[in-house]
Amino acid sequence: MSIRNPKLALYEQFAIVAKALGNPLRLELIEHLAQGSRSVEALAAKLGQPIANISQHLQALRRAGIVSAERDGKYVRYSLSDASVLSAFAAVRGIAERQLAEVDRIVRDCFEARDDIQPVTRGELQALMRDGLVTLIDVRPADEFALGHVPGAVNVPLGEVKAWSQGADPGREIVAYCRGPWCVMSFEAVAALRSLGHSVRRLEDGMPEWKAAGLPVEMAA
Amino acid sequence: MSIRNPKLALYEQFAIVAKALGNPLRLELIEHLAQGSRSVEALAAKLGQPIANISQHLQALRRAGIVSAERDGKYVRYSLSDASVLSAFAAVRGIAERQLAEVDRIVRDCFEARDDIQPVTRGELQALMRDGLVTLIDVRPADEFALGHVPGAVNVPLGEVKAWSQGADPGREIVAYCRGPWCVMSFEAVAALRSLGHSVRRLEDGMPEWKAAGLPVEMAA
DNA sequence: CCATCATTCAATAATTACATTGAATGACGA
DNA sequence: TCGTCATTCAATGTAATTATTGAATGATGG
Repeated sequence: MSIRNPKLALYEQFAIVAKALGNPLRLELIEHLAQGSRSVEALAAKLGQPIANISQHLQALRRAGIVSAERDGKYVRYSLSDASVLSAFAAVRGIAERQLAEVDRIVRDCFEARDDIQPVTRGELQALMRDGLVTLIDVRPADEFALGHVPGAVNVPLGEVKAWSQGADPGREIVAYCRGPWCVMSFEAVAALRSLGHSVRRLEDGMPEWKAAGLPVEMAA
Repeated sequence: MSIRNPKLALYEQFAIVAKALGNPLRLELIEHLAQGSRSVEALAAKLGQPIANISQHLQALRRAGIVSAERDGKYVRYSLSDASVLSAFAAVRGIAERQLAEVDRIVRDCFEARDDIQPVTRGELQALMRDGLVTLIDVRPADEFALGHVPGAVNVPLGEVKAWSQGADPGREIVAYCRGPWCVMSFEAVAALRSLGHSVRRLEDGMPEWKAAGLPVEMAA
């Protein structure tokens, strides 16, 4: 069978990919899959959604070539299937951040109030870590930490931040990171620690971006 | 008014941007706007669509922060409003090319048959042009050529390729380019010239990518 | 070969996207 | 101020998307 309008046919395919990115729940799935591969059940639990709904969205992502599935025991593990997924996400995020007034408003209302201090870049963090000047904490849940984290980071899940900080030296600077640039967890950790008198900054973005930049990743023992 | 779930609220905004990219007609509009700013009427003519339809799609793109509009005399000129639009497009295209079997099929059926020769990269082309080894032709319509083209390129719109080739030295290699990597025009020009005994190759992609790479652009006098 | 259970499918209803038509807007030039 | 004309809006019908429910599937492990 030959194709009448090859250009339109190609653009329809490209549109399938973009359309699959065009849903907030699917974007959140992508963020979680960027931390590592996961079962349907695990993703449903993380997002607080019914399993059937998550399964349906995962299949939409799979039809678009964004994720791939493989069986692992009783579970089906989904993972991102293409390195460009994160760059597509980043480009879309950048457009929204720069062009949409609503994003500005949300950021001002919910994020900037909590942390108006300039975040640490990846390069800065590497220098600080090399010189042993800061304590780096990974505030994600333990299972995500186990799938890969920044070398030298300590896993302090959000719920344990307060308890952990009691044994921490208040004179030593802390850097916190989590899943990505708009993951609320590191904002909340920074707010909590700062109210306890610690000097804290956020890493500019999270684990997936660190990995995507080709920087070393440490796995759990 | 404060926001209950800031992360979801942000992801809804990101989804608006991605959703706006999720339509073949809008992707084609983006390709044309990547050549330069255009009126609604001009875009409707290029795509062969009713004006009201194009206006509607342009407003969807504008709501998503992808294009911006400004009045110019009687016309409203639309243009891309963010540099990341092309990188988002490129990332989506890359995912589709690598992951979707249907794209493979279309390319094999419609493009590879016409040109199975490795395309010229931008770097190669610059070297060839510097040494004066090739004739570079821009096969886009004259109005698009006027809005910006590769320095040294000759404008030979697709319909005039055959006539133009009669005066061309068959011993000299030709490189052709057009709007972008999947614009059919350069494929057709290559096929036409090759059947006439010329040695022709395509540039790997088109004008927008050339400009996005920061390479010099020449405007019509 | 069977029981289990993670995952998928199917059916529903509500919402949103799309192309098309014709009318309304509103800025420009006279 | 008024006519012109590019653009936008509004209304329509059709199609696609979404969340939800419950049933079906099918691979695994015994």
